Amino acid sequence: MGADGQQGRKPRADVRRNRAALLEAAQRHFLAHGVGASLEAVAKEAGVGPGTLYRHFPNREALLAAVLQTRSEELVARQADIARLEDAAEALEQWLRALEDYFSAFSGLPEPLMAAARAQQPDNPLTLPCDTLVTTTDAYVRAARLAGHVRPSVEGYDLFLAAVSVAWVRGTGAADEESLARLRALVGTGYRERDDR
Amino acid sequence: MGADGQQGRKPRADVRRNRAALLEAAQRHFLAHGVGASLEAVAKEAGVGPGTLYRHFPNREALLAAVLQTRSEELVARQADIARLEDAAEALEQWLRALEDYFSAFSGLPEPLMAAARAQQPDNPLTLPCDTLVTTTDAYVRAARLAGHVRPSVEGYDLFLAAVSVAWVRGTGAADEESLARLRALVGTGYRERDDR
DNA sequence: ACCTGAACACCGTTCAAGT
DNA sequence: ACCTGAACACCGTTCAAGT
Repeated sequence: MGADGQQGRKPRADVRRNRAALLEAAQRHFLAHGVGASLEAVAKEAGVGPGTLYRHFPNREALLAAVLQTRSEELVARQADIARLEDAAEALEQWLRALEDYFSAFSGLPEPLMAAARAQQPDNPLTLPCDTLVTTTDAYVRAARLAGHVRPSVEGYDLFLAAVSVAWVRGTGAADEESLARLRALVGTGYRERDDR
Repeated sequence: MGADGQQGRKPRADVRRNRAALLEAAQRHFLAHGVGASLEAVAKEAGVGPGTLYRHFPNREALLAAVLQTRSEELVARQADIARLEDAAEALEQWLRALEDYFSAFSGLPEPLMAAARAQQPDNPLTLPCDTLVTTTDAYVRAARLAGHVRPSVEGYDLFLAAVSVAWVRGTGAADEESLARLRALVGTGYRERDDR
């Protein structure tokens, strides 16, 4: 408790500049070298000392979460389109693909996200976005199941895990595009209810 | 070419001792801390200098491949049992589970194995065991498909990838046993031919 | 022929000193 | 209040010196 700077208005101009420069540099490095990129290099490229980076983002997860914020906004936008679809089965399929793309933003991203999904660690800044994705997935699965397109034994979390898995395989580079397509088809066959009755 | 020590008979006693101590220490550390365990610590526990470790195993993959040799022998033994099964569908299912267990031997093992599967890098010591596993998987898939138990669109490599994926999820700790069972069931539904005609 | 361990490079993280 | 950058710790990897 007490008035720490958390809600202080009008942050100093250099603070905002540093934060923005750090985020931009981090995104570039994560894109180029994966989520394990050197934080020292990020700080250097942002033109600040390593101490400044740690002052803004106490650990790698915090920096990663902040960088992912941008991607999350893209995902939300895509989600708005998906939510407008009439066919619940089609909506679920597109959502799973959107999830996979989100997880594929940076190489090595699935690992820290799964670590955040593992346990309710309130200190882990990736937990909140992760939980949101699981909840949204669950909603699409319920809707599609109500419409009779998803097997009763399949839960939302299962398909969340499946999407992360495909993203992980994609990130390893061990599967070409056709192989990935067949993997997605395998998952699709696994969760979809057969249409014939 | 030339007579390098590769095929030299009767290695010195201390060389054999060192190698054995390194393998044992490495296995312990890989079990405790995953495949990213500190090689310095491995050398220390084996009672040798870091230089000796590098002399025996030029890189982490080489050490990992040597440690996996033991596990591979377990897998081959298990494979002998599986090969004796009459039901090709049952054999495939058991083989996929054996694969998953193999990949789950150490935390973080799926990554380097997928890196080895990615490209034909003759220098990567994990390529050979990896290729063997893919080939064996393919054989089981072909047999099961001939017996009409696997969808025509499913290839052996797809199920190899699926098994690694499940092992990866298992390794992250983000899925409890029930969740993993449902994931395996999802894959099973995905590749198995429907029995009704 | 093999081993040793000092040495180098690189990085994450902290913190006393500055402004 | 924030930033700086030196400093510490840890690790992978190499290599000159030993036996």
